[in-house]
Amino acid sequence: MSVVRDLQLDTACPDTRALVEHVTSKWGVLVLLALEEGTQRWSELKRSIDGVSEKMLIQTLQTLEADQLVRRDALPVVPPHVEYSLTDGGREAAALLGPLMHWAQLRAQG
Amino acid sequence: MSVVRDLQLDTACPDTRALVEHVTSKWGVLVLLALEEGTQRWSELKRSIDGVSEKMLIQTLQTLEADQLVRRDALPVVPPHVEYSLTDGGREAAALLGPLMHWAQLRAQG
DNA sequence: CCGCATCCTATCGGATACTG
DNA sequence: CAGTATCCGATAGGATGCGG
Repeated sequence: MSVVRDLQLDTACPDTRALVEHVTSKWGVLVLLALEEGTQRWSELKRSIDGVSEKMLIQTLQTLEADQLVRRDALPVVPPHVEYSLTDGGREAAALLGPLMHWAQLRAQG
Repeated sequence: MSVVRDLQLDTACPDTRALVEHVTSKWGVLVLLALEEGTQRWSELKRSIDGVSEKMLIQTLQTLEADQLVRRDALPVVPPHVEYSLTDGGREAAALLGPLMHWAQLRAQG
């Protein structure tokens, strides 16, 4: 009945935990909210998200893609042209993360 | 204007990031949602939150207390009797985390 | 009952250099 | 442009044991 009851399941359910950790990770939340505004290329994302290393950007994108929150479209041209966008699930996640980030920002910076 | 603009500030603002990491941490989210139902003693929390070690429970509580999301009340009796409850800020956090956990759970377990 | 101290491991995440 | 590969330090988090 209670929220806690559900959460005890969580502790026993690594999948739920993993998903939460992915979307709330340092770069995961930034990627999701950046893509919430629309499709972006890899290099655009790298510029949008200040301070992200190539390693972490790729890694984060691959994780979120595996979670089916982000879609990757690679156009077979030279030079490579790869676009990233949110799936429906990704939009759901972003919609939940936005308020959380907003709250944290208000609280941390006054 | 955009959400992303705000988030770029985030990257440069460790305080916001830290707060998000605290409330979305493995045990932080469980503590906040457990306390959302009302005041609990330390030993009750330990039993409520399945699998938490003493070290992590204490550490999580101290972090959230420092963030002013959790209040600690120690009654000067023997044996010690310590109660934990949410502050207004803690209730705000819990209200944002509930939907996120619910979403993750539905998505992870179907 | 409540909490601290210590040790240990795995993972996170940054820096750097290299490829098609 | 869009990655891959490798090394490295810092930290999260578990196990165990002690103390008031």
